[in-house]
Amino acid sequence: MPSYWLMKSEPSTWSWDQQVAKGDAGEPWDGVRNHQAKNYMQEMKAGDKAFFYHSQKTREIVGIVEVIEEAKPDPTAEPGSPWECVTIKAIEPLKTPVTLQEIKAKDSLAEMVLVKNSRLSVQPVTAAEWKEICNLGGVKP
DNA sequence: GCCAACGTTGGC
DNA sequence: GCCAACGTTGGC
Repeated sequence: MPSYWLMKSEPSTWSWDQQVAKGDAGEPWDGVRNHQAKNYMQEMKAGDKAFFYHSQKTREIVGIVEVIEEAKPDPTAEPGSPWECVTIKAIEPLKTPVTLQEIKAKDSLAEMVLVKNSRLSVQPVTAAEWKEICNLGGVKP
């Protein structure tokens, strides 16, 4: 069973479109400087799926990515520092982006880390949450 | 643009 | 080891 995650990015820094442009080569999710987020990335296995969330202006889940390379030292961090990153590739966009507003309005999704701890940039998602958001987004889980 | 929440730093 | 000060993030 793969695990599910949510990766958050400001579109002005790294957007879904940029991720899609990388194709199957994917892109290292570097630059994370938060221990909780790093720990979650270390738990990720190749083949795990994650939602790609745009923070700030639009505040919505826009697509689905897959982990293609497990955690390794972050090339943008100082050598010897503990920071690591995984590599992800875009799988498919949601037919309908799922907004933060919608998520907050659903009782079944109100417990998401996205709602409870909005500042955490890499988060776990439960299987039930994954299914529900895929349904809302118009894609197969 | 504002402010709340959170993490980090540094003085003691 | 505690806590105040500060910086950053992100929703509104």
